[in-house]
Amino acid sequence: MKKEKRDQILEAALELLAAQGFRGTSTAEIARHAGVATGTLFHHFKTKEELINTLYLKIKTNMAESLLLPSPGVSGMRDELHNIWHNYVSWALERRQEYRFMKHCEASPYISGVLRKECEVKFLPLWELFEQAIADGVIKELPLELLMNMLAGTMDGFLRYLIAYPEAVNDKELWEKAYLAAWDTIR
Amino acid sequence: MKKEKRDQILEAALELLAAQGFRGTSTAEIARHAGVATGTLFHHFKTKEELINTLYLKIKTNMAESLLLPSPGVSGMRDELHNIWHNYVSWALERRQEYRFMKHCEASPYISGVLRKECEVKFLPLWELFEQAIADGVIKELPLELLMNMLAGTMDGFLRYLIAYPEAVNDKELWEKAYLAAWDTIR
DNA sequence: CAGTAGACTGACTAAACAGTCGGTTTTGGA
DNA sequence: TCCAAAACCGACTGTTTAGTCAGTCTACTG
Repeated sequence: MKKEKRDQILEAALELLAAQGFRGTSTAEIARHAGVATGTLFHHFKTKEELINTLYLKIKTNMAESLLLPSPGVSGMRDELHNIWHNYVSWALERRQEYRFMKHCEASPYISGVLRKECEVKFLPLWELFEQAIADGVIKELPLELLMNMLAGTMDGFLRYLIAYPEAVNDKELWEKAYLAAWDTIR
Repeated sequence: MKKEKRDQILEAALELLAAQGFRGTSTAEIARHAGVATGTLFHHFKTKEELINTLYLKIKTNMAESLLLPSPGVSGMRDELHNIWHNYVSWALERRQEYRFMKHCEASPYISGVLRKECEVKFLPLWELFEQAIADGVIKELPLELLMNMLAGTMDGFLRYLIAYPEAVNDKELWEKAYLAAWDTIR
């Protein structure tokens, strides 16, 4: 019963902000949805921006952890990247609210540049993996960030498709084919 | 001097909405920026939504035209897709405000579902081209929409990179390599 | 039990918002 | 030159917003 209200606020905020966007959701609505007075919301978070940034940090951290979760029996660059691809797509499908929320964050002035920079660190192992892959000649010799952006683009494209055609979510053969297409992009 | 004010409003609206988002830009600010009274804005556009939808239609139409612009000496599926890829990236770079505006539209409730559907027609030739390409075995045998989404993802990834590293915009060799990577995704 | 620090409350405020309206100016045809 | 219609104006309205504050409740300490 200690930090219950604070968590309720974060939960309600995620739900509403993911669905309606940042500017489309009022603090009053979040408080009401959390079963809490507006004063309580502003007791735990000085401003709406602080609330959103708190969520951003929490979700980004969770995403990085899920993304880099090792899988037993994975060896070699190709498997490693397959694992990461699988982890990301699974994470986005299991946590759609979080995925939607992060999409809202991408271009939002609510997320401070400082926080964005701070979060980059969490993906350092990913960067190192890519650097190694280029050095080994396993993937194309293109700027690291370009490869990352294009790969992220294919993943988001696949996710957009899965969300539009939910019956495809369990089609493991399609997953494999989509991964191979993404792999072709960078290898 | 006929429709000057209306155009000024559309111009100012594009500039501000692209930069600040839909909810972050007030009608009063748009009117002020256009050098026009708020009453004038609402004389030309019944609501803020109508203004945004008018812009959406205008820009989407222009984008489709640019995208499908034929290039002399283009023959074969590979060249055709190369041309489209080049057209899209060039369009987005030359019309960054329009590109940003369209990104805001993607998940916005301001754009009516009806209008979205109406605009799909403009991209019919693109769909037919892809269908033909699959039938000819030139590109992977995957659902059309999946291929489109993944290809669009690589393009947006490339654009994100170019916007982050503007010095790369004129590196034609990089453009070619990026295109080949995108082509590898679907072929 | 008394004292107190932090959690919690909701009515309130000042600013910002989309949209209105009564009136003025501009335009173009007769 | 006159007239009607359309363009234009900006002060105004009712609503919604993030954030405040004076005070109440709760849980723990000595």
